[in-house]
Amino acid sequence: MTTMDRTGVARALEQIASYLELQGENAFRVRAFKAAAKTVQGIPGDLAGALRDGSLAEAKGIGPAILQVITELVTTGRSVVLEQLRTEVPAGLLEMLEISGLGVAKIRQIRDALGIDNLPELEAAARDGRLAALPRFGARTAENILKGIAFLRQASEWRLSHHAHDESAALCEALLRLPHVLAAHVAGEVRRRLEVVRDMVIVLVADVPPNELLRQLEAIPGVKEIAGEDERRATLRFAGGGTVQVMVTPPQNLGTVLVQATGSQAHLAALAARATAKGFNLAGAALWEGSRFVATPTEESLYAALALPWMPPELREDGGELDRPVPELVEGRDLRGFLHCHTTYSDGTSSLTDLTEACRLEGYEYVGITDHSRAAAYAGGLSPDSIRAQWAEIDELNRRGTGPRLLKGIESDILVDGALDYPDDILAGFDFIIGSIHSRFNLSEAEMTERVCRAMASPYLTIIGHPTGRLLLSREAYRIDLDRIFSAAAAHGVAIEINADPHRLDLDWRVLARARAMGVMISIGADAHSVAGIANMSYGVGVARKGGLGRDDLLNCRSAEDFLAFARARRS
DNA sequence: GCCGTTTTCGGCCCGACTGTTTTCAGTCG
Repeated sequence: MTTMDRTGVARALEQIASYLELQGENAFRVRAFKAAAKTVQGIPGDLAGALRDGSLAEAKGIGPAILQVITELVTTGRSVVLEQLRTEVPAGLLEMLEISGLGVAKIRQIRDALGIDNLPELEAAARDGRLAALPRFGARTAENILKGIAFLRQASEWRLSHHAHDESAALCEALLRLPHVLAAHVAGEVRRRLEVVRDMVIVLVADVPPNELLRQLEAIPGVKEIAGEDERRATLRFAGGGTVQVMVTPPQNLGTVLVQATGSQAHLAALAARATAKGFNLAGAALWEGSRFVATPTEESLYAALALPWMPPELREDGGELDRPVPELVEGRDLRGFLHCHTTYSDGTSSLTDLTEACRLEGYEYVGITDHSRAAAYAGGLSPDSIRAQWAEIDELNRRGTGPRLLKGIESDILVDGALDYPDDILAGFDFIIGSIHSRFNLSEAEMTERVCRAMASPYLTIIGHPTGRLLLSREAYRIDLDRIFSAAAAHGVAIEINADPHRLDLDWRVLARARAMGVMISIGADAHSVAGIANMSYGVGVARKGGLGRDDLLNCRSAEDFLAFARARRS
């Protein structure tokens, strides 16, 4: 039993880095903690296990001092270093560091000149002109800081899907240990696999009346209070500020309650209208036909009563799905190729061999290795020499033939003029190429669209990576005309990626059907930077399913040979 | 704080953008 998991440890290390930065510590010491946080995120499986077997101590960027901190966090849930820092640096400064455009230098200037060390005071100073009057500040800076504060406030209501997923799963586990709980189901936006989540909902099946169970919820670890309650629901507020709604149902109504807890509002409205038209009533926590109770122990039984096929949760969005045939959606096991991963050759934290072995265990037939290209210097982009070294290693591993087939790829920066990042004679040596934008985000829509279209004209490009550049809850997409990109991609035979990194999930599921209708092939790329990042794939599958995609719509559901044929077709 | 085919010290990634200035510091990816 460990006290703190991987995410918690990584968060603590990041906090230490931020506190040190605010204290004016050596930038490289700060960077060491940030890098260690990243490494810890990438450790597969149980952190305590990696501590025991010594693999954590061997990991790059983990030295004796940081290993000590991690050991402490994992075994006791606390860190002396972190707690000491908390007494020395006001927590409000840490929040200020979250604001885009505010770094330690400016924060220190603000604190020294105005005595401000928290967000509310910062906001007031930005409004009343004190901030703009500081040297090297101005009206624009104050305005941007206000925008940043507003953005943070809004974003704090939302969670990234993988965080919501992990939190729901952990809570389900705790709830299942309560007496009289027969089952616990994650519902709501997590179950619909939305890219960001505001409201978490869990349905409990119990063999006692709901109120008997609801009384016990306060005892769940981490629960601060019951924020709201009725005869069959309670809202739990956690110490961290988040809330989760828990609904309780007897087994005979599980289908109806689970559908209602899953949503969306529009889907439920369409379903209720359908029920009314058929002489049913779906208003409460059960299905009624006049005054006759209709048992709905499963979701299938509810939909069947309304003469509808069961609807996969991912598709329950605008209500229009009830009028369309239910497509056969892609499943995780349909993916034969694992695409888009970074190794220690660039900014990944797992070695090529470790990543390959982990992909073998996941059952992938082939793996497309795509480290960063040389323009991405901040991410350790590959020099021509490194490329040759990696190709030699890939050739050797393929010769041994003990793992999945390795494909030589690269995630090439699309330079500002639309060129790929190596001369053609090097590009020609790759089996396939993902082209992505990592810099110069601020072009006009026309310029950005033209830039990507020019990249697609290269016969070496196979896939456009994270095509809008958004970072969920942190950075807007860059301006780009997706319809023009789709039609050019279809014309050139270039695929477009669903980037499965839960920070991106880019393309957005809402435009997938349009892309497919225009003839664009889609690929799911994990953008894994570690063995742990292999798990990203399931989020990409969620996006594809929300977009209504099936196996035939996805490039990496094809065999390695067919995948390579797709890439080669462009070069002839 | 971490690392080492320059290994116990001295280096660690760098170019572009923004808002401020009028030549550049601070921030970001």
